[in-house]
Amino acid sequence: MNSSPSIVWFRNDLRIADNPALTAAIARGAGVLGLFILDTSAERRGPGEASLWWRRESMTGLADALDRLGVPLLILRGDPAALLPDLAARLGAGAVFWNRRYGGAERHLDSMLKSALRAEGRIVETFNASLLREPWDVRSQAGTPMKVFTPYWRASLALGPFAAPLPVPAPAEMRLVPPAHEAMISAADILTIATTPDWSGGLAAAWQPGEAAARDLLGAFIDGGLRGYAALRDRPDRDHTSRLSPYLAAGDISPRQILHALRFAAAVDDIPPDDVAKFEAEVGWREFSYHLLFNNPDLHRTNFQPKFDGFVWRGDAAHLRLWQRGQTGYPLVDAGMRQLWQTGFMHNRVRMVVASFLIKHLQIDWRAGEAWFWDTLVDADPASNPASWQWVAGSGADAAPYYRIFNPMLQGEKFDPAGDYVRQFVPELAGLAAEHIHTPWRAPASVLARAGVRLGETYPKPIVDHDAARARAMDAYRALT
DNA sequence: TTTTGAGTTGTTCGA
DNA sequence: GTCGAACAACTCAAA
Repeated sequence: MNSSPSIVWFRNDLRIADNPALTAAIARGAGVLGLFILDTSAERRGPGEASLWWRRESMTGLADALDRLGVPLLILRGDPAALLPDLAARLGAGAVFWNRRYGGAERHLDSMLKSALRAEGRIVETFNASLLREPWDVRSQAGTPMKVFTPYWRASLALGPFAAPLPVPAPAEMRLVPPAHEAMISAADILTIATTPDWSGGLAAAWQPGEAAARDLLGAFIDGGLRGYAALRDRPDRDHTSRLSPYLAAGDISPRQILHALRFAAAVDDIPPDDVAKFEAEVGWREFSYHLLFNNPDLHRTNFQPKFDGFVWRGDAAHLRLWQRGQTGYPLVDAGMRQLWQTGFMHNRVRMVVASFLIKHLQIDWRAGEAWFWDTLVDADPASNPASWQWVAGSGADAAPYYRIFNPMLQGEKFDPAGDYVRQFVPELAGLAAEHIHTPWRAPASVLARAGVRLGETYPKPIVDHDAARARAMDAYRALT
């Protein structure tokens, strides 16, 4: 029987089910302290505002769930490099457990802490809680990291069944009295909304963060949108995506839990195999992104393909601002950017269109778009976000060919054929019929008048001409090769 | 070592 | 309206 307590350091794993660090701590048999640190060090990239909002909301449910397991949750603000060894010493902790992270700066801190704590005689154990495979477990036959998705995913599947998720652990044998600490904050202090107006109302209306909500949403998706996923996942006007990404980002749910439930349902409920495989491949893209991040630790700053280092971006600050506000004059782009601002989320198809527009039509550095998404997405992910932006830019792994330049009008007509998505997020165009809603500047004056649209007043004219912007992007990219 | 097949998501042009 | 070709070769992964 161990008498010295254990610490579980929570990061992007805000759940009690399928949490190997928590399970190991409780299994050790002494008192367990849950710890969350709001990391203030500039050495690591802090979460964006929308992510902080999500974590703040998730934290309440986590604290309650841990309390039922006899595990108090302590929230500190500061630098983990100092706080964690300090807390372990004060508590006389015999062991520290956490689940791994994969970004360069985070790995650097974690391995430093592991050495330091072990040097003090404490047990330190780390686990994989957020991936189906460790990034280093998938390799080409030559032993090199994979750079193309399809062989990567095939190789990962070929390694055998994914691990089954862990159940919720039984309560700890003894309840620890949490220590007082001068760096302690409350969950509410993780994000205090200072901006006016308070944008978080839109987030609260759109989302219910937390482990319980994630479980419910997964069930609802399997019973609902999953059927037809392969064909309809590209339609922003339909409800055929899982919307689980923010839960994955905070660790309210794990990919093991998702695949486990998915395969069980597929076997029992006779769901078309193509829908299941397509959805699993999307989880696979998340895995691939972590594989890329692990092998390219500075993925959000450094071009995966170095030849892009010489690319000249125009970097027009006024255009960037119009893009951020959803005022480009291209309805699908503006709808997506406003969905992002209002709800902290954007449909995947529309993400590609707005990213392509920023990079190719406006010739603005992909890092500016990545940073905006990082700050405003509730699902902002250190691997998926930079990997996907680099994919669109063409600088990434398995990237889009340079001549793939999305036409925002055509994309709107294909994937939002009735215009319902645009109508929802660009209400000033709601009076336009489907045939004009993606190209209001081509509509007859009488049609615009009837719909109450005054171009340049109630809704902007296009800030760039599509044909000219496309030609310019082609020239710039051709010059790179 | 060399060869070969394949590679998330598109658009435009001209027949 | 529909269809194939061009866009541009290049890199990756496996045989």
